[in-house]
Amino acid sequence: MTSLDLGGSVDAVARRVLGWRLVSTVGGVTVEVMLTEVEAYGGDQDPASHAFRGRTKRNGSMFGPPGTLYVYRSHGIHWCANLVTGTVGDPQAVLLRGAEIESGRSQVEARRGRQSYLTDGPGKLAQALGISGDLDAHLMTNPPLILCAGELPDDYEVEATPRIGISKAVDGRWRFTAGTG
DNA sequence: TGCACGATCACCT
DNA sequence: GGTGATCGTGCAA
Repeated sequence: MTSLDLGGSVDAVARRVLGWRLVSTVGGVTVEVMLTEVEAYGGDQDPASHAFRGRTKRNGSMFGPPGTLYVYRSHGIHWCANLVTGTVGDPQAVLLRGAEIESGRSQVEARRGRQSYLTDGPGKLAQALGISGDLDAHLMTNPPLILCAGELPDDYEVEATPRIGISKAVDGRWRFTAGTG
């Protein structure tokens, strides 16, 4: 596979990864999705970032090399997946919020226990792909979770909006969505 | 050792 | 559209 282009500022990367594909083979089944919604988190310059107050045991993988997966627990019960960008020691990450299922939908439905609202939230997306805490710090060029660069279909448009679900730095336009308008 | 908080989800009306 | 559930982590004393 070709190397992933994760260079540039975190918001530039966030916009770039829209349309990229995520292939999960967790549990021996293949689930493939196309990213349609992400959020950029800018590390030590971003009060909303987990890494804002420095490196801790939880966010350690956020300080790893680009392409690292950072998985954290939200509200004690849900898993959320982030793609680490930037350079080693520069904690920048892109939160994977939403995606479109390209293949393996029946597997996702079984994993989620329902057949609608499958990937419209960070926790749901993580569950749909079989991502859990033991995939934290996983490098996304290797199985069982592989990130592949790709292009958005022509009928998709990228939109930048304020981030949601957080209490700080809500004014930044660091949330990127891709839709057919 | 104890306390406060959170990048959410599911269910209710 | 609004509200309750739930628990690990980080920080202070």
